[in-house]
Amino acid sequence: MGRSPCCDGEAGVKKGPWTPEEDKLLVDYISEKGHGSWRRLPKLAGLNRCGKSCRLRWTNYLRPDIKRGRFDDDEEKLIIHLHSILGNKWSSIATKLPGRTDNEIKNYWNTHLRKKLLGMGIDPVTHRPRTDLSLLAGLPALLAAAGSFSSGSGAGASWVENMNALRLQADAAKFQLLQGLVRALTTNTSAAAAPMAGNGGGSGVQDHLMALLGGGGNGGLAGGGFVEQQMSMLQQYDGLLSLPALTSATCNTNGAMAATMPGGQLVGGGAGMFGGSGGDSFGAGDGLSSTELGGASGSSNITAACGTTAPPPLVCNNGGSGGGGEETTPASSPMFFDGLESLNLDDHLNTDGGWKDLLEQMSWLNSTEL
DNA sequence: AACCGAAGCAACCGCCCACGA
DNA sequence: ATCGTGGGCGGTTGCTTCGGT
Repeated sequence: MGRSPCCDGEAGVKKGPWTPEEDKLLVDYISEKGHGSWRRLPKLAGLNRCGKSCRLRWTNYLRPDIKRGRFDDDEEKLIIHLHSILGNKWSSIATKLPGRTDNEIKNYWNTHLRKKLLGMGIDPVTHRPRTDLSLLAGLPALLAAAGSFSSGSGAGASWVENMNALRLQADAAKFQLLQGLVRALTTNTSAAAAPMAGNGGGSGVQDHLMALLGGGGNGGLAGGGFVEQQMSMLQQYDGLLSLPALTSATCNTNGAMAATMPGGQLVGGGAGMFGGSGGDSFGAGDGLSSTELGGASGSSNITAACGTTAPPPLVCNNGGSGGGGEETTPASSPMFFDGLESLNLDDHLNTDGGWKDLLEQMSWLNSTEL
């Protein structure tokens, strides 16, 4: 049972922003006598505030050793590093950043660093590549919209425009997954590279990828299976992106269309499609039910009128000369695999900030017209 | 110039823990 | 062992500022 708030029963105690006069009273009193008992301080200092408010104001704002202004790069890095170790232990983190308060660090994290990590495809809670697909929340609606157009209720913009929007969003989603994948590869280079050392074959990123894929904990990611999940998701997206070319010529005039997954399943937009966490929703071989098409709009009338393009199964390439390797380049998944090749991932591994550089170069994936 | 939404941040709230009586 | 108090913590709120339209 928690104790009652310190200000309970203190009728008339002021709340809200502090005035310069109040600040001066507080600073003058503490400078002269120290804070002593925070509960008694307000009365002694002539403040109509509760002790807790005084303590907060002092520790977070008025303390003379407080360092104000923007966080520099070193501080940012340190916060991110400490957060990856300590989590939301802001006070503990603050002890490593002289002059910074826990509140300031917490605010900075929530307003800047968190978004920064998210933008880099890193989960700010786990500090690992994102595995959630929340960014796909709009896909069901887009699919539903496409369905409504196909059923004739969407006067106005053409269904082609809607589907292009859908595809662009799918690209964005894919881009996030790629970021996560590359992050996994590059940040685990040392772990991933070790098993490959001396194998004589290719030592490139695809070997790292294979080490991770096949690693199952041996040199792979701590969480195991992450990359497998990612690759499985990518396969699913490759299927989604293998929609027929979005020109009116390729579809029949009533606007009906279909999105077909490997194996011929229709791509649906129901709540269950992208729900759940990670692999359960995207395990290899998972079918996406056509019954989920349309989602909330109900009668989305997406039909298989445009033909299908099912990418071949993902196989892998040991990349080199000796290997007897498998091939990592499904022919009909150019967005992903051609992208990886053209970026020459090896050049970016083991270099300072290499993965950041890489992600920047990969940005074209998010803007390339299909 | 006015409006509006997003972002930033100071301050508050409620809970928990340590400690002494 | 129990209770009351002081202090600290993380999460949340709401006001202010900023930028876009």
